[in-house]
Amino acid sequence: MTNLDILKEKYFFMPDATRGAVRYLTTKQLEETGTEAIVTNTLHLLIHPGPDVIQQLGGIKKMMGWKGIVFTDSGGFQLFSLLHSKKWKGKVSENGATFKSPKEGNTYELTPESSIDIQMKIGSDVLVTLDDCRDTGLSRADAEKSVERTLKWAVRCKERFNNEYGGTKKTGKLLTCVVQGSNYLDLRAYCAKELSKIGFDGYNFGGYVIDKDGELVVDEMSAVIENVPKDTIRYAMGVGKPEDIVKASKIGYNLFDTVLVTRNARHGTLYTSQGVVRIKNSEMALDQAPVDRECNCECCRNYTRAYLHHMLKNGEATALTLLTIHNLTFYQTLIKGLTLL
RNA sequence: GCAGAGGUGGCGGAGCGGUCAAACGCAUCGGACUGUAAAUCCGACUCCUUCGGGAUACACUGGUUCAAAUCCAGUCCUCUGCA
Repeated sequence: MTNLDILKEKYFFMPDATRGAVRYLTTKQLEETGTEAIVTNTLHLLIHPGPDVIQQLGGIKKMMGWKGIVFTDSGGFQLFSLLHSKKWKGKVSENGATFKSPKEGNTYELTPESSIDIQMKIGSDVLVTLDDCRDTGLSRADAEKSVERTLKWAVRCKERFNNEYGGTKKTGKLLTCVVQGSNYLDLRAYCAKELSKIGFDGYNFGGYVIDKDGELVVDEMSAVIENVPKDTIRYAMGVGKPEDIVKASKIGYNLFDTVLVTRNARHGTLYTSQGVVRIKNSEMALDQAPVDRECNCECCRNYTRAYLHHMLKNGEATALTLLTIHNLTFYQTLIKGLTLL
C-alpha cells in the first residue's frame, strides 16, 4: 500500500490524466518527469471504459502500469462545465445529476453515492466528494445553494465511503472534500468550517480559481485555508500558472493540478526558467538552443527549439510528446523547489 | 495550326455590372488556454492612417457605363480535344 500520508507532508503537482492517460505520454515517460501523483476523472471514466471494465482489469493503476498515487476527481467540475453551461443535455438536482453522453446517447446518473462507487471501482488512492461547482460571479443566493448542496453531498459521500467500504481503515484510501462558496469570503469560510466538522483527509479549493482578469482568487483561497485543520491535504484544484502555484503555496496549499501544463505544451506555450516561450513563433525557426538551458528533461537534453518548432507546426505528434515532457518536468522541478512546508 | 475552356490576393478557389479590398479553404503572422468534449479556439493577413477614412488593386492595353473583377475589342500567356 502506498504511503498516502506523504500527501500531507510535501508539495505535489498532479498532471491531469482525465481518461487514465496523460495525453501523449507513456506511463514510463510520465514517471521520468518526476511525477508522483496524477488525477483521473470519474465522469470521463464512467463513460469510457466504464467502472466495471476498469475493475475487471484490476483498477486504473494496473491498467496504466502506474505505481504512483492516483486521485479521482469526482465529476463535480464536469457537471458544471458540461451541464450547467448546456454543452451536454442533462440536469443537476438535489440528488445528483442525470445526463446523456452526446456521442453515444447513453444516459448516466452521477450521485454522491455513485460517485464514490465509481471512484472505488476505478481503484484510486484518494477520492473526492461530489460537489456542486458553479461559475464565478455567482449571485449570493446561488452561491449559498451551491454550498448547502456541496455540504449535503459531502456527508452522503463520506457515509457511502464509510458504510459501504469501511472508510480509510479498511481501504487504506483517503477521502477529500471540495470547498465551494464562489467569491463570498464568509461562505468560503462557512463551507470550510462545516466540512471540517464532518472531517476529511483533505480540503480542496473548488470553483474557479481565477477572476475575470485572470488573477488568482487569493482572498477566497485564504478564507478556506484559515478554516481547515492542519495536517491535511490542501489541494488547490486547477491551480495554475507557475506563479500562481507559488502564490497558493505561500497561502498554505500543497497540492496542485492544472491542464495548462499539458494543453499548453500541445498548443506551443512552454514554461521555462526564462519565462514563457512560444515554440510556434517564427523566431524559433532557426533557434538551436534547447527549450530551457536549465532543464534536464529528455526534450531539452536532445532537441533544439528549431526542430520542435518545425515538428509542432507540421503536425508531427512526437513534438506533442516532447513538449509535454518538458512542461511537466518544469512543473515538477518547480514544485520540488518549494520549501515553505 | 483549327476547336473549346480559362487567366482573381503567397497558393487553391468563389464571385460574373453597383452592398467587392473581393466568400471559403490552405499557408503565413500574432494571441488565448487554469478540478481537459481542446494536436483546440480567436484575431490579423495590399499600402498609408490623427482609426473617421484615404490610395492603389482581379494578366495587359484601350473602350462602353453614373458605376467594371464582372460587358466589348485587341494583345500576351495557360490548359484540354482534333489534326
